[in-house]
Amino acid sequence: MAASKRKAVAEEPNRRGDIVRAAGRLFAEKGYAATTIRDIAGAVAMQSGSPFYHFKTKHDMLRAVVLEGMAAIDAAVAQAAQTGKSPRATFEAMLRAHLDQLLGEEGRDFAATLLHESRHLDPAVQAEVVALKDRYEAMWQKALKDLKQAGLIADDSHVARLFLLGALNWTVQWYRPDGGKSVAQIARQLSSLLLKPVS
Amino acid sequence: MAASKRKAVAEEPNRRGDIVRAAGRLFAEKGYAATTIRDIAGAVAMQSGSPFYHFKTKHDMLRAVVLEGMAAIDAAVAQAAQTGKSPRATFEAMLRAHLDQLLGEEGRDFAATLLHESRHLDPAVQAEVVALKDRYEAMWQKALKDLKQAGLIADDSHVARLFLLGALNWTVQWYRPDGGKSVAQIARQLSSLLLKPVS
DNA sequence: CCTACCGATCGGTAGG
DNA sequence: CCTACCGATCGGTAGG
Repeated sequence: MAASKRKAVAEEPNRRGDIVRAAGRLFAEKGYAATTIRDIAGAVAMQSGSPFYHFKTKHDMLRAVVLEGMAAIDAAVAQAAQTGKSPRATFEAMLRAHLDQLLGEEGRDFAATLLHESRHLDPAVQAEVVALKDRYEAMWQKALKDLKQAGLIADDSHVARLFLLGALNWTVQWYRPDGGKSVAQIARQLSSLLLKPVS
Repeated sequence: MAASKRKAVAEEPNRRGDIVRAAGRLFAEKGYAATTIRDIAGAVAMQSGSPFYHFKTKHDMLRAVVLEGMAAIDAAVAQAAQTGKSPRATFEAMLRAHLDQLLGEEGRDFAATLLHESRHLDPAVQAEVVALKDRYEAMWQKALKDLKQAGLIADDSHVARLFLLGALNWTVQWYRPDGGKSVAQIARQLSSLLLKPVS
């Protein structure tokens, strides 16, 4: 029953989840290779051998963080894509959803690790991530196609998609929440940079 | 005299330069933290203690690679910015120059290390890099201003500049020389994505 | 999940 | 630039 999985959520300690979150924060901050098991253990007040009760290897922690990041972004943008609004409004909602995951408090460490540390994954896991990413990017390709059919954009090619995702993903390098701009404002600005004016 | 510095260029071995190039390639491939001194030494056929005859620390090798990357990109784009052509042609030349450094054989390892491993630099060196980057990005800001004055673009804000550089820098993640597209083609495509049609 | 530990590897150095 | 080496640290494990 679900009862054993979700009791009083606040009480039930989830040490595995704690480790994944701590690992995500440290991987995002210092990089996978420069983060030690002792860093992660210390962040969740464990001894250095204890994380291995929850994960077989350090690599498995990276895998968990990256897959969590990919799943969260995919879910957020997929939902935004289904709102059934106009192509322009849908596109803006997708931009907001993607940026919320990259820049918001819940998702940013997972996203940053996904974007910057995936090369340290084993080839097999990397293939797993690539497959998810292909599915994800296909959503954006479709959004571009819809925008073109609506006459809002001139170029819906693959390269256009890659430029768009580059502009989005690079925000991780410069966006600061205290910089006076909200994520929604950033999304709107990119939208109006790419789409024809509302006329 | 310069004679002692530049004799018969081909003969004169430059072991320090060899180390910087090898370090750049390895840092770009595996990341700074995951690259060992023994990797670098092996790549230039030295014993593991010998690189320290040329560099005091591993960190100093990273510094050399990153500053070389920054200097090369800055020089290439500065030259493209000074050709005295139309705003559109100048902008395209700058795009090409930036992408040539990121994706071409000579510069890509330095550039990739600059873009992805700078966080491992000491704060003092990081400040040095940031200062150079600010100067560099100011060139792009000016290019956007010129494009706006020429009526070729609607938004020449700071955020627009960051989106542009994001689209450019992200090419490192997906561009493959054997993919059938030249760097010049990529540059032109980004240009026509951002600027008003030639009319 | 802790205690106690291991073998391997790391950046760096002394002396030549 | 090599030889020979050092202390520190790393990921991971056995046994409880």
